[in-house]
Amino acid sequence: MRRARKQINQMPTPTVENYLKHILVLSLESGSTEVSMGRVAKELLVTPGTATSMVKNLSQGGWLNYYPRKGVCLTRKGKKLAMNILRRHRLLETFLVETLGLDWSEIHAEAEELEHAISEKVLEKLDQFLGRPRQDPHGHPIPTKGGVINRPSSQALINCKAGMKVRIDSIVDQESNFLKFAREKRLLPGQEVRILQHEKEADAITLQVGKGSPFSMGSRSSEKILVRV
Amino acid sequence: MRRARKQINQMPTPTVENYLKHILVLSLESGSTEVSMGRVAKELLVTPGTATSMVKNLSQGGWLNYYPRKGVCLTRKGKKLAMNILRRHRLLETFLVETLGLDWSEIHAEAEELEHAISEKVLEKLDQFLGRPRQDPHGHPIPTKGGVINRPSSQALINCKAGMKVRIDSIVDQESNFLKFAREKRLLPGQEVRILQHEKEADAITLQVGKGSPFSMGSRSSEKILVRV
DNA sequence: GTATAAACTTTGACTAATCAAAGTCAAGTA
DNA sequence: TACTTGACTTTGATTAGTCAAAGTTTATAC
Repeated sequence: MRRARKQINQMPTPTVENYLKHILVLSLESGSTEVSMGRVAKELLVTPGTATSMVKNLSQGGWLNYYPRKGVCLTRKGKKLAMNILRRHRLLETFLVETLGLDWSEIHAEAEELEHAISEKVLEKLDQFLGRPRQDPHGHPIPTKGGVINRPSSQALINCKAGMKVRIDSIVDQESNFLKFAREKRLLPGQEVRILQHEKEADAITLQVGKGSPFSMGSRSSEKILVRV
Repeated sequence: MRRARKQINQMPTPTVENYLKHILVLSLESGSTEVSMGRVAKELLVTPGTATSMVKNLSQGGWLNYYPRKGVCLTRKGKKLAMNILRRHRLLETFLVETLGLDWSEIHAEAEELEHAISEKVLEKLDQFLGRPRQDPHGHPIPTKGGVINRPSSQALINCKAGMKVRIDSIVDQESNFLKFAREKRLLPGQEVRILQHEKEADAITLQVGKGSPFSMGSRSSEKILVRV
């Protein structure tokens, strides 16, 4: 008889880590702590039945609370682990872009694999090697070792990269002509902006405000606009 | 009815990769292509029954040939994959030591995890980043992308690190006093040497020839002795 | 108030990987 | 030639994770 084989000192499986991470991301995106089963199943690309049974296990393990036909809500323990995985993911993405020079578009899937294989020790060394970055290449904040997300301070629009989706924080110019231009283009605090192109050499950034038509700005103008991811 | 779900275009699982890699290493160590089931089971830390059933699957998949009660022997396809995994393992070990500065003793287990998560693309970038190293930190040769091990050329004893186990290749000095010293210490081609200590600052390397008693040499002498891992 | 549809849960089956324990074989010993 | 032993194989059970399909709730429409 193998004694107490179950759940004793056992690392969470990659699948457990994945469910928790995706549930965390969904709850961060929606701003609500509770996430519906439908969204979980869709996010993880599994059938609803699979999501239900997995979520029951996670609940059993104390990672989250499951309210049948309502949704799930991470426990403190679950959130801590999920944050840690998000940290691994974003540090790895940073490494893949900054150090190895992979393309922006390819890194997500790669990091998704590696994040379950990297140890705390290697992660710490990697963080050190990268200079303890605060944001990943997408502009998302990297959780701290303690599992806390420091909301990134706003950054100038000019520093954003193509593909990013940001929200306008403020306009740092009181000059009325500029403000008038900004109002015309709907460049107002709270608006969602999608960066379509950004060629450093051309000194121009092409963007789309909400669902409006795209237009370009030079660096002089776009450094006056502060945004958050 | 799900059509042809089995074995179609499916990546080998980490477990499959692990079995093949360990079988390759065992066969390289013993110099024989055939490896007994007992050794397989011991190497992979599983019960004999597990090894038998897994090996039958691998045989089914065309990775190796299984001769009941005799042993297994990698097919060309199996050897190619195993070499590829060995390449991943050794490149990762190199990265962990060279770039992240982890300790020699910790890297094996870390690389063992990461090797199953890293993609061909990331590996290529990593190889490039590391300057296409030929040897890992243990002095083992890194297989090429094509899956071939280029026997490493001999290197000076002075360049070996503590913990390495090497074999003497040749002595590049015709001066009789030195050769006499070498003969006394059994520093002769073919002898096995274990490097016990190597402090760069002290300019001394402490070693043990075969099962003789340990002694130290300075760099002047130890650069005249060529060895292979 | 019933009917319907969408969202969710349950059930039963499957795969990969593993172990324990019982069974078999082959080689040497008496 | 029969016996014993160690190496190996078979068998039956278990766990994690998954799907398909059938069943149940809940909310909304009529």
